[in-house]
Parts: sequence; structure tokens; C-alpha cells
Amino acid sequence: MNLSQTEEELMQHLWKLEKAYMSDLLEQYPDPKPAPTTTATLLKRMQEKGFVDYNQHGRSREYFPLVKKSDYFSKHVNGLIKKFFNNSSAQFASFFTSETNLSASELVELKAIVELEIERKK
Amino acid sequence: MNLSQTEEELMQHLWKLEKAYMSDLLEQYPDPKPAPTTTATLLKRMQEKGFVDYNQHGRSREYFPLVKKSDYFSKHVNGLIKKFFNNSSAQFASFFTSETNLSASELVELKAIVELEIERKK
DNA sequence: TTTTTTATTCTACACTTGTAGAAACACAAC
DNA sequence: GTTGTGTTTCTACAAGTGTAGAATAAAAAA
Repeated sequence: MNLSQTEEELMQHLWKLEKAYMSDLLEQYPDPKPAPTTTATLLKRMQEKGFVDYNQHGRSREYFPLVKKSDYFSKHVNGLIKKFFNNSSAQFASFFTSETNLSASELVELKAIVELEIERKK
Repeated sequence: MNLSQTEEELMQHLWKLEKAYMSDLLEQYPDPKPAPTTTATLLKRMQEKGFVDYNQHGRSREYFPLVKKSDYFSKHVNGLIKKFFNNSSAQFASFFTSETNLSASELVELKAIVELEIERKK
């Protein structure tokens, strides 16, 4: 099961806070904030989907993510690569590098990272 | 408006064929193929969403994409980068390079691409 | 202790998505 | 010309999504 758009947005807040009460989460939203009941509904659904859980602290709940942001993200990127590049990461990387407008310094930085990776692979 | 999962799958076929009649599209699916009415419904919705259009050729329609695959793809990646990397392509690139399991040769290839880009930027 | 605030659950409802049967049409084949 | 065959539209319906009011409970403030 996947997160929907709005659920994902809420998840981003939770990842950022690491753990949070309802009120903390609501604060994260820019005005106009959603109704608390809306957020409560989302949290409940996300819990059913296995993306969050909570600890009962006194009267209310401290929510926390059950999936790591990086894992969630990786799955997405891999999905994209599979769908659009026939599962070839290299093709993707190539496309990404030439299409995205990375600045000169960012490119240099990226080059360094790639070189480092090459070393590590040896 | 965005494409849903199944709509996107159909769109992939259309991108591949460039233009196609219903029957061509149906052929693309592995068995069990969806009912023709299902595909027809999807095409209609996709047309309403502005992703495809068609030319009436005789009794039936030759469908074609209104958005380029690369544009569609870019929008997705940019969305991901915005959501997960605070809009920093460089951060994304770095994450991508170290997390994805590119082979040694792919990395070398990527390095070449990056170098080429650096040159072009000069 | 009475009132107010806050979190949670229930219920609800419109909209989207996945899926396809029924019906209507227009050709194609006989 | 009657009978298929493929295409499209209509209708439908279950599941998922976005959104939130009503009701409840429980804690905090007065």
C-alpha cells in the first residue's frame, strides 16, 4: 500500500520532527491549516497502512514514522527508473545529468562523488 | 491534473508507439489484457486531462500523446527532488550516486557524462 | 467544579480510480 | 442484406482520497 499525496505531505512533517503530537504536526502546515480532524483521519489511515505508529503518552499520542525517508525515497526513484528507463540506472543518471540544470560547482561536486564511488567499488 | 497508475501505464505504450489505434494499444498489454472498454475509458479520461488527443481516421481514432515522455518524466523527478531534497538537485545527485547500485562501468560512464557537462557549462 | 480546549473516533460525502457490462454504431465479411 | 467484429459512449459500482462536522472523552484552565 502506498501513501496518497496528502498523506505523504504529512509524512514529510513527521520525518522532519521524528516524533510529534497532533499539535506539532498541525503547526507544520502553512495557513490555512487543515482541520485537526482531517489530520487525525490521515494519521489513522497511515497507521493502518503501516507507515506510522504512536506511543500513548498520557492522554494523547506521540506519532513516529515506521519507514525511513531514505527507503521510501529510494523506492520511488527505483520505480521511476524502472518505468521510464527500462530499469537502467545509468540511462537515468545520464538523462538526469544533462536535463537537470545543475550549476558548474554542483557538477564538480557530483564528479567528486562519482570518483569516490568508483574508488569504493574497486 | 495527473495521470493515475493505470493511465500512466497506457501512456507508456502510447509513447512507445507514438500513435496508435485502440487495437494497437491493446496488443501492448501482456495477458490477461484489459477489456477494450476499460482501455477506452482510460483514453477518454486521459483526453479530458489533456494528455492525449486523436485524429479521426475513418471510423476509428488514431491516438497520440500531447505531452512528451521526457517532459513528463522531468516533472516527476523535479517533484521528487523538491519534496525530498529541499529542491537541491546536487543533494539528490549525491544521494542517488551513493545509494543506487550503479556498476563500476556505469559509474565511469556517468563520470564521463558529468565531465562533458562541466565542459559544456564553461 | 464548571468551562474550555484538544485529541480521537464516527460518520459522511463528493471526487477519483480501476474495471467492465450493455448498448449503439459503423464497417467488414459472407 | 444479414451477421459478425471492433470502437466508442453510457452506466455502474467498489475502493480509495480529501475534507471535515458531530459527538465524545479527557485534560487544562478558570
